[in-house]
Amino acid sequence: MTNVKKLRTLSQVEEAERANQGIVFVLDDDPGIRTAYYRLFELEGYLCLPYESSEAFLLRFEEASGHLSGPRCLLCDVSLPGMSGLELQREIRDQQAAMPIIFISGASSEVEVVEAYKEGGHAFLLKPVDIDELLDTVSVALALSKSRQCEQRELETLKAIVTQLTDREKAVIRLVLNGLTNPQISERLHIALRTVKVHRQHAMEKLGVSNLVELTRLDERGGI
Amino acid sequence: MTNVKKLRTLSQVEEAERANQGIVFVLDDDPGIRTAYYRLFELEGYLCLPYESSEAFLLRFEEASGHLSGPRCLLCDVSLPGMSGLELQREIRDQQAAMPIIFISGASSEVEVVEAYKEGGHAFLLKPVDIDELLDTVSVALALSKSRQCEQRELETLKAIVTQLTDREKAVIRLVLNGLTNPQISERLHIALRTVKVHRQHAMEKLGVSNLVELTRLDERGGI
DNA sequence: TTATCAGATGCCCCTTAGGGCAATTGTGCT
DNA sequence: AGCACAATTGCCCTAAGGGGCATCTGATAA
Repeated sequence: MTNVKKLRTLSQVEEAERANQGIVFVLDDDPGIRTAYYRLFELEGYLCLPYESSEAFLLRFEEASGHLSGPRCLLCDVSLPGMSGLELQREIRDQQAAMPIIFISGASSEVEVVEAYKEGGHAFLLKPVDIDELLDTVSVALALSKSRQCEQRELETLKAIVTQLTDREKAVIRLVLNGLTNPQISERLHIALRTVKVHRQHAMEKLGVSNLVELTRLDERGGI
Repeated sequence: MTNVKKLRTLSQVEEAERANQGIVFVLDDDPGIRTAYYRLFELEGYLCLPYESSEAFLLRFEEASGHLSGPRCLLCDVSLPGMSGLELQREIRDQQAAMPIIFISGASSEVEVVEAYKEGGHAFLLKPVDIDELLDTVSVALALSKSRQCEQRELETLKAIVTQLTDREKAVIRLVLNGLTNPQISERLHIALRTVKVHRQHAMEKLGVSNLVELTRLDERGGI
């Protein structure tokens, strides 16, 4: 009890720090198990957010997710009263990339395991759960989440910048990325060479690149 | 019997054609099931190569793989006399990327399913197997195999070509890909500008690219 | 020993790229 | 009407890229 109380009053600073290490959403209907996970992940330096049901998770996940940033994963018991873990998985299907799901089950049929993996589940742990294996799995899931979030952010940033480009600028840049020279582009678009240069220059500035190599790499990553 | 006989006498041409559509290695100890799969995949236009045990597969897989090219997957019963499907999987772990494994099992424990996926298994089908699901799964696995083979071949080709590059040429190209200009490279390497140009030119020729964009894309793909 | 090849350079020439400066035109917003 | 901004273009100048031609050296293969 004392522990729980202490944890509930984590300062916002510590909460944010832990979140940066990793957020572990825990979903289990047994309060004792939730507490056990809580303490385990507390020791690991992660931020653990426990829920007692899929419904509760769906309700309160948004807000928690909203004001916290950091890699995350969901540790979820398969058998739950109400919406099962597998049903929840389908519900949050599109978020699995950024938040890998680790299922835990004691009495699962093979069908459930297959289903979980087929729907993109990250891992499936069978009870009794080996603590080290659990921590390893969580660690890998968080790393995966981190890299995907990173990738996603970069892509969004890029897209946002590309939006700032004028139609003309985009057209020129696309031809540049097609390997055409300025004179060729000026012919293709029926505009003066000087105009091509101006558009090219503006686009490069907006994209924050200073040479063709950087521009091409940007394109390879995000697709301009 | 007639069928089997007909199939065993596939002309080399037809065999190669089917292989291009996809090679399905089938591993099951039940001759009847092997025949059933054989006929099924024959209808789909794939080349089906059945084996009765892991040991037989390991023995004869090399030669079959050697003179045939095309996307491939392994359809494998989990429970086999002798080496089990899961043990076989570990044996050919490094080939799973180019040859995804689809496990089939009637009486699997959850542990086996988890193990199969953890080791990189592509899919796990539970008996009774739905034919359409099986065909879909095989189709996806073959597509995956194809794209990976393709990727791998490109990478190998690139590496082979990079080997042809002189040390000096590689050094210059790397700096080019770092965004340096020829004059900067000449300073960095303490060589004349003309020399830089020559190396750069030779390298571009060997790599088969005609401009900086193509060169950068090559580098992004394979890492020069 | 001789042929060959990578490495290195100088000279020279032409094409591209990058940009400053200035001017025009059209459009949407105040 | 007037401003801001995108699109265009001309003129001009410097820097960088691409490449032909020729030379020279050192190492390696025949």
